[in-house]
Amino acid sequence: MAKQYWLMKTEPTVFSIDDLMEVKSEPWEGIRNYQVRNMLRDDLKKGDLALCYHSNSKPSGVAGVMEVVKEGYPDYFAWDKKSKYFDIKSDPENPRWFMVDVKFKEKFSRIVSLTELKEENKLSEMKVVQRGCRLSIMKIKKVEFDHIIKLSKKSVK
DNA sequence: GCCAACGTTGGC
DNA sequence: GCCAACGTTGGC
Repeated sequence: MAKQYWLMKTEPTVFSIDDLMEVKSEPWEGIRNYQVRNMLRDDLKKGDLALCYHSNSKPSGVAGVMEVVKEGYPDYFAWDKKSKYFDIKSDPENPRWFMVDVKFKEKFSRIVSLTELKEENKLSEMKVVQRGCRLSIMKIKKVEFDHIIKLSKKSVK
């Protein structure tokens, strides 16, 4: 199957591209949204590439690239009473939440900010630039992915 | 820290 | 199954 491309949001105060660089790979835990859950469970495939997007940040924007190294499996943090992601309604027999593992690929030499993304006509269809989008993982097109990589290499004006 | 937008919950 | 209340997200 052809490689797919994603954009995954994270709050850098919780987990950033730098943290990922240090640990090399990491379970992408704590997703508690059904639409995103379905993508994690069914759509993200090993070898897919994902942009790491820093939200609630200064500035918010794309910080680097990650690769999916383990496909959807149950989010066991939901069964851990001590975890902030504990969910009493998730039953180990019939898990409600899923996650994938991602691996560090690349940290951009600069953040490609949301403002910048919005200025690009080619990226106007991407959900992340549309207002009120609260999906923390979204599928993007190869051309969009490539375009953002290109932007990241461009020096800032 | 504010607040708009959106998702989820729960009473009916 | 509707919808108001509430919680969360995330840009600013």
